[in-house]
Amino acid sequence: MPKDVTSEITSAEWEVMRIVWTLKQTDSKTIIDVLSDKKGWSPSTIKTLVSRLVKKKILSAQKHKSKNIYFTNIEEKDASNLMAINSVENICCMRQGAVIKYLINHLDISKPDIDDLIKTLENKRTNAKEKVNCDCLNCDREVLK
Amino acid sequence: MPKDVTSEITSAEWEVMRIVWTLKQTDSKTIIDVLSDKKGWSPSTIKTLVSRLVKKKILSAQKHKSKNIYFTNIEEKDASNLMAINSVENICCMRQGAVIKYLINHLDISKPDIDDLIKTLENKRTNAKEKVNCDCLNCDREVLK
DNA sequence: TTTTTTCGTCTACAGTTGTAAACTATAATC
DNA sequence: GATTATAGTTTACAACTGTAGACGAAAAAA
Repeated sequence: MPKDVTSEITSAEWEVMRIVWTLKQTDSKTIIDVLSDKKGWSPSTIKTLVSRLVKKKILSAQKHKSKNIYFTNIEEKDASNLMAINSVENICCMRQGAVIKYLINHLDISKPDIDDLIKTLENKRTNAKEKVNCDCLNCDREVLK
Repeated sequence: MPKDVTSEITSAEWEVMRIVWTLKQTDSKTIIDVLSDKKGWSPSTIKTLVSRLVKKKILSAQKHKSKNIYFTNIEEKDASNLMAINSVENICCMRQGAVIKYLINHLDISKPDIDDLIKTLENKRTNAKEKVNCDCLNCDREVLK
């Protein structure tokens, strides 16, 4: 897992990333076409987003006779995982199980994926504690006199 | 589930919220003590965070002879769930199963919670599709000629 | 080759966030 | 009552974000 560059990807920039991830590599025209259509953003806005991603080294640009081809330096899989875990890290450890349950209940998951998740859980179960040691500030009542 | 106010809670503010959630209600001295210790933030910084949360109506302040008692207007459970789902929403639907798997593997979950998750999944399995219909931009190759 | 289109770069600007000092009003202590 | 401590309010300020116009160079079209 690479260093966490996801926290530098803003929510608008994420939209650009998804296009580049899908296409592996692309030019700005394509990105602008897709996003101005889907998001209603102006070409200028999209150009800014792309160039910020390049500046942050999340995208790379290769010049082909004055036009750029963009490709990504971070895998979608890695970015997605890090993104998710970052957001959950703020949450009190003792709630995290419940949060995952909420996600399961509210996201569309395919049957093969469900089977895989069950297997993963059964596996994890073997060494799981009865109660998680929560060292979150939230649970560390000591501090709070 | 209340309207999504979590997107207005910044990551620094979240720390304040966790304290108020734990204590149900508290005064600024307590918040300042805990966070200046745990986070090394200056009292001023913490006061700013608290007052921004009040301005955003995420916390309420009740004056008791010139001092405030703060309490929260949104439940931790709701905030946590929304927080998590928001962050996952950016991710291509077809990846979401994998992301949950990643979370399961990387978070500490208690045995009872694991059992509960397995049960939840088995339940969800009944009506699960073989393949999720992904209408994410990412998967909607049509658009991308 | 002149004109037009395209695309990358630069500049802009308001709102948010992290970070915190300064000021003020009130409460507690001497 | 005067002094000191405490806590709420105001102001500050740079970096980051969303949003986008303007400018300039190169490519394509006329």
